[in-house]
Amino acid sequence: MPNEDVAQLSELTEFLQSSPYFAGLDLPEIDSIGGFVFDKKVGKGEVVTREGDEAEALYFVVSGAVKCYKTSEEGKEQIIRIVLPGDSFNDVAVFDDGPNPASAEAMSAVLLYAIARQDMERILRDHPKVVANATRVLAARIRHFLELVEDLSFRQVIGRIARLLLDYAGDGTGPRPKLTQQEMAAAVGTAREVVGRSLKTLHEEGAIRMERNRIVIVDREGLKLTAGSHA
Amino acid sequence: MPNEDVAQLSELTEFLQSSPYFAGLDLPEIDSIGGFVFDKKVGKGEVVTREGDEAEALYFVVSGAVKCYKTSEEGKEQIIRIVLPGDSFNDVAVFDDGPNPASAEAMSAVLLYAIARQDMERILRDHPKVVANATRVLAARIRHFLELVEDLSFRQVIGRIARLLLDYAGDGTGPRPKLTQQEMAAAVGTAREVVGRSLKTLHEEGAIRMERNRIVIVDREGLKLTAGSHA
DNA sequence: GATTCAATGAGACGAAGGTCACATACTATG
DNA sequence: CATAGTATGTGACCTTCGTCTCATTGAATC
Repeated sequence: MPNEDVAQLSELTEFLQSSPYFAGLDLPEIDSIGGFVFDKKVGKGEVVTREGDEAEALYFVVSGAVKCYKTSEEGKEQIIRIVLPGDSFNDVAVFDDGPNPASAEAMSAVLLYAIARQDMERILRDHPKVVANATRVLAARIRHFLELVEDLSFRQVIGRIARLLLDYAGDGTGPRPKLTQQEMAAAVGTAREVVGRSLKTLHEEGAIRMERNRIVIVDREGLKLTAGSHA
Repeated sequence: MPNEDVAQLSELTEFLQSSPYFAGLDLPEIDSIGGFVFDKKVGKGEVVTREGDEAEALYFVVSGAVKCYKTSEEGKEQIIRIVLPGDSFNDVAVFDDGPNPASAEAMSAVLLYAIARQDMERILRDHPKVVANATRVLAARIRHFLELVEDLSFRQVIGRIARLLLDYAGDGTGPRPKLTQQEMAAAVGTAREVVGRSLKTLHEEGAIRMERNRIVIVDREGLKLTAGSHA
């Protein structure tokens, strides 16, 4: 069925074009890069990448969500990033040729596009523009992690939770998997019980409403205030 | 005095050659890049870069030490990185064309080599190899900040102090400016008094010795143990 | 619908660390 | 040497957070 093939290809092409890595490339280039891409479907809870393992590939999230996290010796989990459609993960390992810097697990059913490390190296060799784009992607990552450091260092748990809610709600674009309190705890670096207490406080302050299965932001400004104040 | 000029140039050339940014370039390339470099001398306590300001340049530390830090609204300071000779700072802003991600202040008398942002952009355009090198530099930064996140999230203050001591002592290569307890506090994200208490504890445990003006690591293994254990 | 497992709510308690208020060096100047 | 300014030692206190425990609720599976 050639038609299906064409449809497939153009979907991939479209995805790559809108990726920050391949922005500004012309169609032939995109298509030649597309030749290296393979699909990977993973179910909720499946681990794609394990911290410390040899890096196999660079991954792009097409649909679903993936959490990148570090694990402490005691088994505590710190989520460093939640990757949503259009974004990529495991970039670092590809560029410095080191092991995976973090583990990655599917938070829902996920479709990934992947490019094997060696193929990515070749792409980088053949397309200088992609390398230049990559520096922008990496710079954005650094800014993100610096924000995380600020958060951990300056804000109390309730402020971090407020920020997480504001952030994760975003514009409500696309379906994001519901976060459990356990996951929120892992994202802001605290314990599950503390998240519960903080949500209760935010609720009592009238900033949020707890519905059956989700959290609704009632007073965005109030929440921002809590998020901003480090006390 | 042509001799002096030649001596100057070769010093600069040598420096650039050993910089991760310009590794693998041949001499003519290095020299052409050297044309964009200008010196900057700053005294202890002088601020080179202020968070949020427009990025002027990429800086390389030739001698001395520079601390990069974030400041909270309440005025708390979090040191994100101490830059020693051979290393650079303010990279991120150059690559994503954003404002300075952090402030930078000289911890001692410092000699910097600087490349203006526009010049750096030109260098990146003319020397693809430098762009490729840059991805490695940025990847290393990301790994560094991930370590910082781990530290803040998993370890208690005493463990972070232990790590800081091990880290900062390093191989004792080159003179590093003595850290005040205030600076150690800013580096590990805590208060000055807590640093004092932790040092006292480490001393009582026999891991370190406090001399008149510096801290001597007595029991490196013991210190590593404290640094590793997250409890 | 019954059973099981995951997610949440909640209270009690203790530990780590932030804060305040001093006293006590040290050091860099004049 | 005197003096000011900075760095440090120390103790008391209190807040935030981590931990433990158990009840409750919800959802998934059979």
